[in-house]
Amino acid sequence: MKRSKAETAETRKRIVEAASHLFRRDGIHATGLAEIMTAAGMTHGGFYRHFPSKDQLVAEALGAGSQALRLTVQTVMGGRTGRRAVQALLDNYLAPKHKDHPGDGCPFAAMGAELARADSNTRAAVSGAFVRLADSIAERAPEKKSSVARSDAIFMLCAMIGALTMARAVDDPKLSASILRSAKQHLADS
Amino acid sequence: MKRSKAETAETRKRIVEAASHLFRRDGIHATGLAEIMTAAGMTHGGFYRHFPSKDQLVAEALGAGSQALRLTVQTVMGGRTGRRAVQALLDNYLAPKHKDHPGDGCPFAAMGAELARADSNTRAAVSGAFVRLADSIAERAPEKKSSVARSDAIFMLCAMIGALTMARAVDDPKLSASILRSAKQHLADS
DNA sequence: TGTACATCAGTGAACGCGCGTTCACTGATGTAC
DNA sequence: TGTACATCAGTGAACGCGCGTTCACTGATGTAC
Repeated sequence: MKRSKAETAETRKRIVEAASHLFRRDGIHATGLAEIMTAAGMTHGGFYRHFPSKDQLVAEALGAGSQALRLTVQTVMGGRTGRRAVQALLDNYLAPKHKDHPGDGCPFAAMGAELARADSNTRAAVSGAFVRLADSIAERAPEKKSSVARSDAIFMLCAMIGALTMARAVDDPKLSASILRSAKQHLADS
Repeated sequence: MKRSKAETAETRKRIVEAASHLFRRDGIHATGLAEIMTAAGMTHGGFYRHFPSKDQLVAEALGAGSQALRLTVQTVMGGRTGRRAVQALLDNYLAPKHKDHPGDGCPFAAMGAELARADSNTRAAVSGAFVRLADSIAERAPEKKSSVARSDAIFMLCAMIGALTMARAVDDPKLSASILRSAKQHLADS
């Protein structure tokens, strides 16, 4: 039966958040709409009352996940600037906890190459989210020229994403830990 | 009908190479066995004469792709050592040509997060291939202590993989180019 | 070296299954008067 | 403010399709003698 506007909005949000979690945990292609709808507490038939296609949900789920990441990054850096802000970010992002819980972490590291094959809507969301994330890191380095700060932030993000991706991909725990350690050491001097 | 041993071995190799290309270009999950077998010039029914499962093919395709990458890296660095070797590698790996042809390039950047969700067989192949690749870079820095050279190589690889992944994921060509440029600049001083 | 036959690479059809998407239906919401 | 009714969120079954895997069959290869 019909639901109130408030209920409808809450349902929609629940679907996006369930999708955001499952896409990051299991991959976009490997996650079906039925599984997402079950996780959101519904049957799968109702999906198309909220979204025109799975692709649209992918774009919104990416948006939700990357916004959550940006808020986490802001919180983690707190009021710090310079090296202290960078160190706080590295300790949080390159942590075993993050490595072991892709579903709640960075969407770029979790969906990686799948985003490059997504539709234009999703890839536009990736561009926007990535730039915003880089800028929110760059503004913690007020002593740098802004173009340099942004370039440094972009590089640091790419290196962190690559390191987390590879730390998850290898099956040797010692190698995985040394990947994270190596990235932390090299990026700490930025 | 039955084929000679030489023909059988060639067929098997053709399947692995077709899979290696398609998995990198379109993703593991998104590539079906029928498409791979067609690319190898056969019907899909014959697949199980060569492999016990798709998972086994994934592991071998990853092995083939990463071995090809290592050979390319060796060739590109040529007889150089130190900064010159690094610069040659960066120019080759972080090039627009590599960015635009994932099917012929680095399997870590192309399959990224999918490898983290692959079976233990494939993830073991990832570990081995990643270490061998890092070592073949590390040995070009004879002036460094070997543990430092390996840590530096691991970091450089992760940063390159992350940069290439993000350069492919964003849809803004200028942003994509600036990601590659930023990674090149930062890694050149290693 | 020649022959008889078991092996097995490849074909093409079929299997059950889960995918994204559609649709008839239900009944509470929200609007028009 | 009260009532009549159009709207539409959610259900559950169904759609065509492609997936990984299996299998009966064909006939050249390679082995045993």
